[in-house]
Amino acid sequence: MAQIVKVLIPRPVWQAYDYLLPDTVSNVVVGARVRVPFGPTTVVGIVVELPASSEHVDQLRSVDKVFDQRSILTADILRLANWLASYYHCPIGTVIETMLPTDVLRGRPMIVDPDFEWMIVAQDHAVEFKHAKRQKEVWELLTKRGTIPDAEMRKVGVIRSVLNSMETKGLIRRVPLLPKYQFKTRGIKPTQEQDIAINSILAALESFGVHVLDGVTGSGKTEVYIRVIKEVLEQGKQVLVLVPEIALTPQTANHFRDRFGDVAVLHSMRTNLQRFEIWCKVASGEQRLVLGTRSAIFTPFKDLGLIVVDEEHDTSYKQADSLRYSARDAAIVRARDLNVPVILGSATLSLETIENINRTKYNSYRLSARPGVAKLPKFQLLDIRGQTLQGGMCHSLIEIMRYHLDRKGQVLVLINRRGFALSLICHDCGRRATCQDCDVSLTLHEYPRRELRCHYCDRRYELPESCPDCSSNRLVSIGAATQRVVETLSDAFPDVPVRRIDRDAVNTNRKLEQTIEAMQRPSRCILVGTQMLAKGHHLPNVTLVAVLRADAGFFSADFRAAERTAQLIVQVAGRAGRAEREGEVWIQTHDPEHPHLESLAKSGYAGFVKTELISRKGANLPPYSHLALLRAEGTNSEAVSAFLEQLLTEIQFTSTEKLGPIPASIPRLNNRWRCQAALVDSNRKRLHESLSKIARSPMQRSKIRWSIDVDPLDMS
DNA sequence: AGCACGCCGACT
DNA sequence: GTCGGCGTGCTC
Repeated sequence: MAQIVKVLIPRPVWQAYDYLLPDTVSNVVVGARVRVPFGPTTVVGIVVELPASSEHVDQLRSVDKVFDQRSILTADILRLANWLASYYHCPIGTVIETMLPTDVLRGRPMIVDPDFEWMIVAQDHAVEFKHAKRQKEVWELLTKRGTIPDAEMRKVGVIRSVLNSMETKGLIRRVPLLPKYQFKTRGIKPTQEQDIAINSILAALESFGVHVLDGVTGSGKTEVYIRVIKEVLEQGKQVLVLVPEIALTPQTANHFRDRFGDVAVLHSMRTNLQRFEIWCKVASGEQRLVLGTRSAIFTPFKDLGLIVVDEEHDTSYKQADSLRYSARDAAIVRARDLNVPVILGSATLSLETIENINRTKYNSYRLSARPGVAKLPKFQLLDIRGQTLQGGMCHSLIEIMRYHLDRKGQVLVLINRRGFALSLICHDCGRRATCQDCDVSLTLHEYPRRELRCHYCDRRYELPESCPDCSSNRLVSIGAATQRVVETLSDAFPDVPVRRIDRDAVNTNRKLEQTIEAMQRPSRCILVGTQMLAKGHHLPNVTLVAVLRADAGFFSADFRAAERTAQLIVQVAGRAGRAEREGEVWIQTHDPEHPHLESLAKSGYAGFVKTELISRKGANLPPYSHLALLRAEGTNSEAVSAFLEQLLTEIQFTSTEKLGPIPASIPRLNNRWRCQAALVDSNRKRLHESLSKIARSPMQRSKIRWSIDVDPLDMS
């Protein structure tokens, strides 16, 4: 009987399909790619099993091509795929599609031969070349140089046949040209705290364990990563370093290249071919150090020895659509599976990670500021109740800025974008300009042209002459966005340059680099911006950070908004006072007694965490429970809500708590109505059983699009 | 994802 | 009476 193969199909399907392997195709292994007919078309799939029999004997079609003689995947990648499919309740076919590079799915032949160089094989006797003039040349060249890369041989005009015949004679041999991971010390002695972290992790390299570096900005987390990575590379194993989307700047990559000589960099700007080449080289073991964003967690490694997740709290590790996975969590699952350690690092750890430390599931190492570097900036609250605001700032804040600018300090102004845009209202009847397709206020833009924009669907509108309701022409702009703040500050400090950093002002990496570079110089200036300010860059001359309307995030319907806001404030504060000058952080608020703000001001991020964990526990929210969000959208609002209602009744006999359905925080987007419901359970297994009941249940999806989001980070 | 099958409105 | 709309279901 012909061999049966089970094949994963990169299409949104929930199971693998069985095929016959025709006798003309001699052999196939698990992990090889095959081309198979699938419905009316053919696709490239992955063989995952060679079963003895099939339940579908009467329906079997034949494999029509085998692409690989050897497995192109590691076994752990297939196990990770299965875990992702069951944990995120996503079709296994979609999981495979997400995990594999496009070129792999197109059947492009793997690059198997690593680059190599030629080397002389030591001889007992002197070697004589009578007529072989070319061989003699090669011999002399190699005697002089030791080794020469194959690529260079070709460049200087040595033909392959010459080298091949010398190789058969046993005169020369090939040595794989593996990247040489030289380690540069930099001559800085680790602090005692760093030493403890380094040595503890080094002592635990042989097995799985999660090691958390809880270190403020500038405390030298990277140095700990680097020392541990060095050791793992020296053992001949491979290392994966994950960083958030925005943190993977050329600087980060260069930093690793400087210290190790070679690093493969994987991020979304790479071409398909580049991604494919790196994928092959990592799978073959040729490339041993990989630095990448979220999806780099799917790279197959020949011999992975360590995973590092930098800025583990960062929400860009969670994919927002399709397979809604968390790369940080996938990293931990993969490391456990491979029995290797993971290092998580952040100055503002996620509450999930902190809770895992408290339950002693994770080891943690604290890194405080390094000696020689200024103390962490002080947080202070600025009560603006009843105060006149100019461009969203009170008079005292402007005076505090003046104080710092007068002393040659630089000022950073953080604007929390949430609910903080400049919008247009009618001064007489109070009507607000809103989007026709979405239930949101429009934002007034001044540049490049004066217009109204919807920040959700990007639809643009002309500025109305008068109010459509009462015909009044007294239309006024309220709120304050970056542009307004910049204007106000330029008026207040005419001789100080005011720079702006937000999506509109800094649409290219180049512009961002230029602004950051300008800030490195110790001259007076003000930088106004949104979340982008929080990322990575060192601004040693900043002595004041002002946070406008930070509390917006503390009153959101999204229970994670407070955590994100606190992380944002602390991360931005970390930019300040990094040189010998001490920094200050002023937070403008209407609610200085708010427990989050009070604890943040009094004891920093740790203080915030303490109060927030108590409130999460009281409300039975993560990390004290497990949560999944069901989102649905459609053109008819009642139908959408009824649809979710029906999904919930399908799981009514479980003890999982069901919340909703409720309208989403933006009930209408692009003229589609949106609803959501949440499932909460203190027992994760039970939550997943409930989700399984609905994930694949046949349902009348009358024009309704819906999805399951396990461990959602964005509840809006 | 594609693509076929199937049940309701405007046409020769 | 049919042509075709898209809404639903299947692919080993």
